[in-house]
Amino acid sequence: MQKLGDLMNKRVTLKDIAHATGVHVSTVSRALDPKRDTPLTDDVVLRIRQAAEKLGYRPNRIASSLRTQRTMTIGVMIPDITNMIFPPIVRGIESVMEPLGYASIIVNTDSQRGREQRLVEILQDRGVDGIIHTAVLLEDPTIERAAGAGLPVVTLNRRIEGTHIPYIINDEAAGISAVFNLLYDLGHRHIAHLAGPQLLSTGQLRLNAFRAAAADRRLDTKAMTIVEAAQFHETDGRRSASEILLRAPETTAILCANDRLALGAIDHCRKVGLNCPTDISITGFNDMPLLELIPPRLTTVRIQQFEAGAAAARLMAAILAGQGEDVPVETILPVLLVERDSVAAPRSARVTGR
Amino acid sequence: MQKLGDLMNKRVTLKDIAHATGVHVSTVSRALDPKRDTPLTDDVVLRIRQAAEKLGYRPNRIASSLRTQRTMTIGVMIPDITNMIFPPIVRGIESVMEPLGYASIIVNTDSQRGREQRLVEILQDRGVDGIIHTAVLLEDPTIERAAGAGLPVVTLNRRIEGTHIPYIINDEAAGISAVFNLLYDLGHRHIAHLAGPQLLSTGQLRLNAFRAAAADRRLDTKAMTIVEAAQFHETDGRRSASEILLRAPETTAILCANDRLALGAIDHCRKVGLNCPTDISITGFNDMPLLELIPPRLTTVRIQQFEAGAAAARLMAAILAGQGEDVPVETILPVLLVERDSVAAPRSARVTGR
DNA sequence: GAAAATCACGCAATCGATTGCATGAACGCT
DNA sequence: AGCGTTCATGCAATCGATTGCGTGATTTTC
Repeated sequence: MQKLGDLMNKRVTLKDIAHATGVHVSTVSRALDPKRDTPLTDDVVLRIRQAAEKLGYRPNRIASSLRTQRTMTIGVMIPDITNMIFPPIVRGIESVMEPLGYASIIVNTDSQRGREQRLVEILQDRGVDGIIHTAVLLEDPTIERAAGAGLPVVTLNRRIEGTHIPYIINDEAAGISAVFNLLYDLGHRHIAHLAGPQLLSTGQLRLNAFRAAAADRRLDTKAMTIVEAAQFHETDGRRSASEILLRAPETTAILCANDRLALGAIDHCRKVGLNCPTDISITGFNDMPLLELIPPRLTTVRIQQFEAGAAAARLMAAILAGQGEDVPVETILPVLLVERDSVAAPRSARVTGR
Repeated sequence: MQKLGDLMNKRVTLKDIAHATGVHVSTVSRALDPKRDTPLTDDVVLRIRQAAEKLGYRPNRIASSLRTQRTMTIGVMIPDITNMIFPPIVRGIESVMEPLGYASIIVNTDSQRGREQRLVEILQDRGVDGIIHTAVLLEDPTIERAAGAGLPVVTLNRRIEGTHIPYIINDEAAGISAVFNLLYDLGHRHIAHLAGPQLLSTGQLRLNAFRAAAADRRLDTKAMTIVEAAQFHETDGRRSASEILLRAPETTAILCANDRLALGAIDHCRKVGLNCPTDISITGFNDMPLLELIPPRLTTVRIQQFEAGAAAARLMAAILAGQGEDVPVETILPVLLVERDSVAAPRSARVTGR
């Protein structure tokens, strides 16, 4: 049984309902507006509602958007959805925005500046009501300009200096500090850092946190081995681990800026005959899925992806609801140290200490 | 240096350009339309183009959509973006649609019928020009109705009987057959199937393919052990593997409907003292990322996620371009057997055969 | 050189919903 | 009874781009 409105295969509009009920379209519009302020007779409202129901009316969002200048759509910019850390963020955003009637247009920037710029324009052309931007590139003026032009923006993972753009960040410094101290307390003194790309915010943030953690323990940060990977990828993990071992054979622990680098590092160590964790301790960051299936199970730091997305979306929702004044500029989410099997006391500590 | 148009913080419209150049808006519209058919003086076109450039004109897609009934947006329905097989599909779609000027609204159905129905309506309300649907549920009337109402639809992973909805599928039967024959040729005769949920299309498809492959080798399919997992998840893999070993201790190989089930099965076997592959061979399906880092490296079937998305998008693009007649209803993508370390000859074959 | 054809552009309606203002009716008040 | 309110609804403009049709001007044709 088809709905009546389907018969002529044409969308039912306010005008059709107006026709059917004998009132003016404006009256229909008001009757169907849930938060209407104009007074209407209950009888009329009821008749209109029933007619709308019967005809299978569905409001035309396009027309509405044109008039109201709101699309009930937000743009979500991420580097690459195939990177496993982003899907949970996307779902976190969705979990908040969808119930509010917002849809998301997700775009992948591939961390390319030009592409990012183009995508911001595309989103603006489509009239998104706001943009949630999981930033990775440092120094990226595009999104700042959009925000400056009055478009609501919330960033994830990066603070944009000199603006009041609200941002959500995970407490990466605390995470790095936690793993560093774990290693230090086990007796490690030759801790190397396999750093992420320094033109990405997370890469830089974690390197700084590493230096700070080392300084906290009164280690000579200048003497510490730090090798920067070109990408957050196993291949670079392997390459950089190799360089670390070459430059500092005394290294007993490698603190990696991310899980994939750590996996690469473990793999390289295995290849050169170093067992993890008995010969060398290696730590990751992010706690990506499936990690506990890969031996040695990586000790790492879990960050709240879903919650970060949800938090960003909540801020965005508040701004879009006109409560932009009340949203905090900074939101820091706690991280969790996940201790597994890739860390052990260094040989030296085992010999002397036990 | 700001663009001139930014100064008054208001979007530049055709009318503004018309004002600036002293022509009518309709002329501006035509001058800016790349595929215009109405003849215009080169001089006028040039002046309008320059003015548009200078004022920083960006067409209002909303207004355009209202008039033309095209939003240049498609809906992409997937079960769950956090499931690692979907992001590549999404990027495949994007790789084709974005250059054509289309944006995608991605929604997660969580394989729930009610939610799916709601999402189709949401997408229709937003006036998407078409829907690419990575189907998983069998018997799902919602999308068929949408297609019946004239909305262009392309499905991935499932054929909808009795319609002409184009679909892309991976050659799953060939994949199952390939692993089955690999096992058989090594000497396995007691091959169990750890099947996926039978209310999902892939679960059903692969089970049928398993039966067919067994029949091809003249095995008694009725006697074969087949256990259905409730979900495509490690936990169910463990549970079902346990059941298989209980019901048929003579089993020498488990052909799993997907990688995650296989990982669970391997884990369970290890726990009960069975080494893979020396005691039991286990195979997966999908070849998900990171698999080669998890020992024993799983022998599995690689399916072309990105390419499947791209192929679906190409069909959609063709339909949207009005060449709906020319698109093939069925597209089958080849799969690739990936031989790694989780398969070996059964003990019996090793004893008697070598 | 006049009629006809072509050309370049303007006019105005249209897409569907929203909303400030106008209007007519019902009502209350003195 | 007469006048001012209040109330429920209608009217028409508006959002910005698109497009069929019309019109005046120019060119072509015999």
